[in-house]
Amino acid sequence: MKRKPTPDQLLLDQQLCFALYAASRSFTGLYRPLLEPLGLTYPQYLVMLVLWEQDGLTVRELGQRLQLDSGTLTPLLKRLQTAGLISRQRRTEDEREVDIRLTETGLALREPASAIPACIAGHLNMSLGQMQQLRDQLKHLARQLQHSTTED
Amino acid sequence: MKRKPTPDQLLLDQQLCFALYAASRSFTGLYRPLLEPLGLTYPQYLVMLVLWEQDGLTVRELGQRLQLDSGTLTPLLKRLQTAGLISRQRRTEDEREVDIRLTETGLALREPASAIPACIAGHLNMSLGQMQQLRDQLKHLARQLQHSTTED
DNA sequence: CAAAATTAAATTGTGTACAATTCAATTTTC
DNA sequence: GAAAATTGAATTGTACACAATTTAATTTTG
Repeated sequence: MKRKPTPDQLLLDQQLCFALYAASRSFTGLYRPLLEPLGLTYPQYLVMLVLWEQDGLTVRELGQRLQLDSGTLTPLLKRLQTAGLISRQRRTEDEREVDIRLTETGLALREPASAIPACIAGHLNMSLGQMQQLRDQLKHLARQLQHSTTED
Repeated sequence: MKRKPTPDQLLLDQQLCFALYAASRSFTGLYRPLLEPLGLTYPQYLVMLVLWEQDGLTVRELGQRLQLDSGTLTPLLKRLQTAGLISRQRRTEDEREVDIRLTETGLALREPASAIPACIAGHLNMSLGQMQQLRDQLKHLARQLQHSTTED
């Protein structure tokens, strides 16, 4: 008595989502040794990228940018505060909102961080054009998924 | 006194890794409501995919297939065992290894799960060819990253 | 063949993710 | 303008990830 074989659609190697999931984790693994000297994890680095770009956002605004909720951000931001990289301050205009600002130390970290992207690119056997094309495909996919997930 | 603007390479929207990270999380979010009726999380579903394909693997073999270590798998597998979907048994040939096998319930779950891939595909505004192409690009990228990360 | 090295899981500890709830501060509505 | 609804963070609880350590079992080596 033979078991039915797995239908093709259920084979692991067929799964787009697993390819994404595995690639994403491998990629953050490549960042890990580069971020470790800066004392940052990858999600913390993402928060710093946003703040280096635009300082003084609320937790909500950071969350919109990174697609993360307060359950993830609040403890992460507390760690960045403990590390002396940011300050957290209730806004006087609206006391519900918490203003996240870079400290001098946090701002200064942008300098050593600026070497990271080139270092990463050097490890990918891809042209800049290929990277951009793949990135834009993924951004498009993520937008599709946002809609699909939010709606029904 | 104006601050230096962020160099392009540090802009969030330029980051390939963030595009990957965001797309991956959005994608598992699309699976969540489909897996919930089966009582599975996305990583648990991946373990089940592997076992439906080839039953009776060790924790190490599962880990190789999914790129996850025992620190992640051991508790996850315990939960699958508690749910009655798998059994965990030390191998007699080598008592260090733990054999993971589907229960009847676990095997039977493949039936309702088989509807999921088509349902997911329906939510992506992409042709099958586009999905395959993107998936293969990501697999290629992950291989590159594996090498980069393992070596130096 | 016994000590040393290696291997496979499990454990420990830290840091995300995310659903669900709570709490306080604002808005809306009657 | 006070009760009701909404909003923004924080909190709680569950489940990954992953580095580092531990433990037990097997291999390797002198």
